Amino acid sequence: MKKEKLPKLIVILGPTASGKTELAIKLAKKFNGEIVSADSRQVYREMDIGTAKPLKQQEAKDKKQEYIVKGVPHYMIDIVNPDEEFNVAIYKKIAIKAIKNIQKREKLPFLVGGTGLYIQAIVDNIDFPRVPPQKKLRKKLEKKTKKELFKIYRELDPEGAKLIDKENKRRLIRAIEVCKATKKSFWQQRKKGKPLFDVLQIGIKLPKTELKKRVEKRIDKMFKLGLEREVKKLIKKYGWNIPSMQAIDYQEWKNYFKGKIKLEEIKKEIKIHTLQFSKRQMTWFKRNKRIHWIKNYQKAKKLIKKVF
RNA sequence: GCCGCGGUAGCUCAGGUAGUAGAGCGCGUCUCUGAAAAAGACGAGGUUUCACCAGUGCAAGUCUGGUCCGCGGCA
Repeated sequence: MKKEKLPKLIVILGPTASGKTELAIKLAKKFNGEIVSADSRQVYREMDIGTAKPLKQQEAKDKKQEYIVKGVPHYMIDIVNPDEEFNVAIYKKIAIKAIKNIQKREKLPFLVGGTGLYIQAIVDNIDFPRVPPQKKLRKKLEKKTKKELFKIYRELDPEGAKLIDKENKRRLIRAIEVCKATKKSFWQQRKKGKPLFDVLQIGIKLPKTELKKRVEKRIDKMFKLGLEREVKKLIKKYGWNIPSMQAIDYQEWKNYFKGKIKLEEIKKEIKIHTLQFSKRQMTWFKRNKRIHWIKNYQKAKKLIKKVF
């Protein structure tokens, strides 16, 4: 059995505020690597404080627009405007290009982030049905009830209808969208491609109490750095009706600017949302049995040396 | 000191005419294929228990009396 050798890729993942960025930079320096971010929010320009972007070395006034942190180049950060459409499929396409580019230059790519779906899209080479979101259709379907949507979907894809989450409108709508555009079953089009890379997945695991401390510290810092100012600027420019503003650290301010709640309550709310989010992330990661869970840099270093 | 209101799930509170305690939030578990920091599902919590004590009822968060605590007003 002759299988061709795939180029190597190291994934660093973990819940929010677990210290991925710091760890990844250290490892990248050690192994002559470059970083590809796997974060669904850091792709947006102008959203810096709330998404906890790593601090750039210098303002990108030069034409190359490189995002360099402590000497390590980062990709997939600041690549679209907050009001531009962005999603997994777009992410996958650009990120793979970035990874291949790093490999071409004989450097080791590190895929670093907490967006499980984005990471999986790369690692498992998920083959998304080539059906871009159709706004008009979605708007029309959104007006219907869950029951009505389910009926429509069952007509189009009886097999998938048995398995889909009937209560989730968003999923039903996408399933219908794909069926209508392709004239085929949505469920049967959910495919993984052949792996593109030889992947080592490393996860950072922290005790719950410590993660909580880190989350709280990070949020306090965001407030000090001027999160309020950043949010104000964004809503003035774009308003609330863009997907990127649904992110934690941003969505919570809606009531504040309406004068409904106090600053301290926003902070409390953000902390709760962030902690809840980190748990959802762990739920996602937990079922991925290929992740090697580690506690610190030394362990990660050893692991990389051993496996590659 | 007097008057009024309140003391029910971790928190905020619902609980006509008494009949074996509910909601929202939080918490826990999970799902996830072009919005994923999104969208959704399920579940555990009230020391035999509704601040405490006594009483009337077959039966009392639910009625009566008292005690203790909190809040507001008068003094």
